[in-house]
Amino acid sequence: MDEPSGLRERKKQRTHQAISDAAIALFLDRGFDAVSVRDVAEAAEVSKRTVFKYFPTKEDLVLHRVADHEDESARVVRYREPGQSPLDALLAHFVAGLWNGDAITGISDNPQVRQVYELITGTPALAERLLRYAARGEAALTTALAEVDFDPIRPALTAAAIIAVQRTLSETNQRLITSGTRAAARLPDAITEAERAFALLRDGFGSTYG
Amino acid sequence: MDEPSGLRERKKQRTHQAISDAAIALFLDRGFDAVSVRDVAEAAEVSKRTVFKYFPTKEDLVLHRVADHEDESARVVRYREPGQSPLDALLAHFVAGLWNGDAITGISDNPQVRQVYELITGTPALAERLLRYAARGEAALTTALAEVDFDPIRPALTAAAIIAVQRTLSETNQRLITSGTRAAARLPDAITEAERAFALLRDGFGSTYG
DNA sequence: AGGAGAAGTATACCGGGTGCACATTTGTTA
DNA sequence: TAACAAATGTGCACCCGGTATACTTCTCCT
Repeated sequence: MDEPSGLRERKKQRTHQAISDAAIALFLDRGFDAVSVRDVAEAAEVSKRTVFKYFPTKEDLVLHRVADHEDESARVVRYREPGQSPLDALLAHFVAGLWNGDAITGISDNPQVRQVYELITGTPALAERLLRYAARGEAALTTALAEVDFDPIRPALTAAAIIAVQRTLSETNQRLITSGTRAAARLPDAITEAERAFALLRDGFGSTYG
Repeated sequence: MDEPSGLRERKKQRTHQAISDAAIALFLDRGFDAVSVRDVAEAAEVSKRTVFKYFPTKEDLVLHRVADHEDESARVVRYREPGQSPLDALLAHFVAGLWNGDAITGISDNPQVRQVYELITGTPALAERLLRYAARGEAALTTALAEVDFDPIRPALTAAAIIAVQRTLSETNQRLITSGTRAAARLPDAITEAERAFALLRDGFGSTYG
């Protein structure tokens, strides 16, 4: 579905890419707040107006890729193997993400990915926006869970807890990677922690705190 | 600790209050985005520069009160009755909040409180900022839990799940109140749901989703 | 070849937020 | 009581993110 390309489409995609690349490069070099949209426009050889035609806000220059994954958890639940439970499907998907170094698991060694992640978590405006996207993902997961559980509130409670736990796992991984741990060295513990976290969701936090 | 008042302090507090009151009144009347800081300054008979001396951002004109409660969950855990578990203490505190119509439980009938709540949830910029404050509250709760559980990650996971569940309960209450349900009529169900939610935290989501 | 419509530009504007220099007020000390 | 230092408030100019408008340039289609 991404190949109806006439010249116009190709140019658009190239401009989109050029603006995004210029922006990321500048942000990584000088920091998000120290770069103005005017700087990005000049670096991409485009007018400021055009930048805002491709990206609705300055934050989206960084977050537009991440935003695509916002309903990933919902899809994992909806299209899980028959007979597999939602929690098992989500755990399996998260562990697979760890093996692949997916950005959302916070464990990628890839310098580009790692730097962007640090840029986001180190910039309040970006971190805030990311939470908004996460909220949309949570709503989508709530909907997916509500398809198999007609309780009026349990799907929402469960989705909130799941998203929160996934975020915490990701933050923990990212903190360690940022402070120097290699992804390969982190992987075994990360998997163990993910399994423990989902076990807590399944069996409750009561054994320690209840 | 709030009474070292010379004239200077008293004037400051009065100005602070005047700006805040003028801002809330204007926001409730016309909407957050339709009121400029200049409008607030004029209504409070102060210069725009002074508004920003008292409130770092426009959003803080609304959120400064809410922000005070950011570490409430942490305090509840830290100063709970001897022998009481963290989850029980938090549930008891939440239920007490429901009875009192505390704003954070989302169940207040008080028009002022309700309108401000709706203003926040209905304004993306405000809702986003609120999430930032919630993140700080979550960090505080993590610290409090880590004082009784030396596991490297369980406190963070638990805190995240608890905050997420509380937020969901609050949102559910607020949605119903906004759509016309009276607080008194909502109270019994709200209490039941809170108890069920904390039971899920204690015993796990596995019985339905695991 | 030529026209409809998309993409891009220049310019001016608005509102949030800051830096700076100056005026006013308050607390203190002589 | 006079006078000075510090705190507080003001006015102004400025930067930046974001939008509206009117205009030019390009691509596509017939």
